[in-house]
Amino acid sequence: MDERNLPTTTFAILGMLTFGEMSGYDLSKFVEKSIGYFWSPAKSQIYSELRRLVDLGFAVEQEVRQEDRPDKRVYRITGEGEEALRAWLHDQEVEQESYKNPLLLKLFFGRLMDHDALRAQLEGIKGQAAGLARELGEVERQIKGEEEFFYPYMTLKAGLAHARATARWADDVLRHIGEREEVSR
Amino acid sequence: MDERNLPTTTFAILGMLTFGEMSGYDLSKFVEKSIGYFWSPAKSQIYSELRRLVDLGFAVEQEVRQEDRPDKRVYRITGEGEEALRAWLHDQEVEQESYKNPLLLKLFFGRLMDHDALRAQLEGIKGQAAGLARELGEVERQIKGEEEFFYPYMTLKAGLAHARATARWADDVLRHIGEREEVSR
DNA sequence: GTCGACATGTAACCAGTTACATGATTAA
DNA sequence: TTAATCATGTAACTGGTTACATGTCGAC
Repeated sequence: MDERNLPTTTFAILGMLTFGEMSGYDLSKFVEKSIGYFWSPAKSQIYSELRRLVDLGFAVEQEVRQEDRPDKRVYRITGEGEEALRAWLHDQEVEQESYKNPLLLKLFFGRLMDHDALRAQLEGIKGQAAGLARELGEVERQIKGEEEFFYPYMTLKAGLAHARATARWADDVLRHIGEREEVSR
Repeated sequence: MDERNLPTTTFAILGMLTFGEMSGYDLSKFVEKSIGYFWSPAKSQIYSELRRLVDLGFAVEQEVRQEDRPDKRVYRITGEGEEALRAWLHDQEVEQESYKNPLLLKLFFGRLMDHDALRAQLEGIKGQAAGLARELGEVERQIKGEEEFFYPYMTLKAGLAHARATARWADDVLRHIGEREEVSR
């Protein structure tokens, strides 16, 4: 693997390490409450990426003995690693975003579905989106205005905007379907 | 591969075939102007999925000789195929959606970026989102109110909602960044 | 003693992408 | 003759997921 052509997840891990030394376990937790909304590597992938970072000289590993908990290995980003990260951040050729939504796919074929099943799926989407919006709203209250979290907050805003848009949209669709049923009745 | 555990793309192709007989090439075009926003298989995958559908008995293949164009193979969904599709549509256990946005990832680490580079990336997002919103808006004018396109229209609305939300969000972030610069100046 | 949090990995798999390959027909 | 559209695939690869495996420590 060419140093200039690494998967995005490599840089995601590297970037998280700029917030401080972390173990694979720490990173896994960190992902959930930070970049998880738009980038969520599997646990096993985090561990293998960490090995890669060490191989590349982008991070150093250190074993930490603990008495109250199992031992762990923490990783610290190196100068070389930071350089690589900055180069990636400034590269204009970004991997393009990907969005896959099997529920929209089902809705597209909605004419083949029972209205009840369809409505249930839409209620599901709506509930999930509303739940996510609530969660993110809570995080927002914690980090809004904190200068050190300015950029993370900007990405949180994206998540909130999408979650709210999704919830509103699902409502809209449910209303449209309801109106159609009235007409055909 | 178990019949009850096929990849979503298999059903995506199957679903498109409910709109009429199509060749791999037709499907490829169809995807672009329909489900492409939330499900976009590669061309090569479409062809291999078609083979799978035939193997499973979910579609039948027919060679069509053409004089003005290269010959082609068109595919028609079978009764068995429609049954499998309906079963999938009504299954409550949906594969969950996936969203990957490397640009949000970069923004999360924005404190390591030059403001100009960051602004350029955000302008890029904004431009793309606005462009998509315009495109989808045009399609909307064509299918809005057409009863046969009701469900596709509902999914289009989702695309529009997200594209608009993204454009607004990008503007918001650019404004926030601008304000911060004023303060620190 | 058992549950939950902490902690680190391996192995197998495959969906999906990218690059490559080929060729017909039409229109500019 | 060049480009665009139509048309169908193969081969190689890999990023990422899922399931499995193993264990420590503290609290209840």
